[in-house]
Amino acid sequence: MTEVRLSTLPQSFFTRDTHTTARGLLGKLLLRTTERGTIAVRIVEVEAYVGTDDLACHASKGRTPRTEVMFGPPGMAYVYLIYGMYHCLNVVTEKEGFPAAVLIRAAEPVWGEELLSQRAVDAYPTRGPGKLTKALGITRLQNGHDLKLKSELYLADDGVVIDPALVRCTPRIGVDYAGKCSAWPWRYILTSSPYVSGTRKQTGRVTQRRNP
DNA sequence: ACGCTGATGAAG
DNA sequence: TTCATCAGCGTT
Repeated sequence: MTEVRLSTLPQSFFTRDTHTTARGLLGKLLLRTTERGTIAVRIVEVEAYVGTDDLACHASKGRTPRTEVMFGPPGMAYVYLIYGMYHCLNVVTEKEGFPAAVLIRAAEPVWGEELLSQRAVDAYPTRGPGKLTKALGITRLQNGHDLKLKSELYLADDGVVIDPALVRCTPRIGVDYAGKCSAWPWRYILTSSPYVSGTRKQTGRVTQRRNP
């Protein structure tokens, strides 16, 4: 068992332009500790949501109780309930007062895979934003949590370097309602990962490609 | 293509 | 206080 050295991510990582931070999060680790142990997953798919002009961004409605943390300091978790059933985990970015965040859509298990919820019934329990949070036990209880500090939920760098040639951008998923913003290529994926959502390499079938 | 499900924000 | 809507997912 080789020793792995983890570094937390500094505030300066998150204050940058949201797209830079989004790309930077690809390959980083998300660590989740519960009473059962610690799980580490490597981020392979993210989306940027930026400011009030981005009609797909919740902050386009202005400052509301839900979006409050997006207006706060960067590096915090913005977690909300979607479709009455699933939670989505976002990382707040940019300067305090400017609402923006990166949605974590998918990740690859690295350690503690046996602790993932749904592991027994789903070959890819961390593929898709709703499944990822369910697998890691993330709910609104973690809304506003500081992801920069070692804790029950935080981000870290284990030194793995991502080849920029493996990063691809596409339009964001599920934001057709956002008019012209829906076509903006603000989704970033690691093409090398089978955990990226929207593909079904396992069955070899693609019934409908949302991002041709 | 559709139903599940409840928080959310806008309308009244 | 209602109402339409929704950054997903599994099944059809």
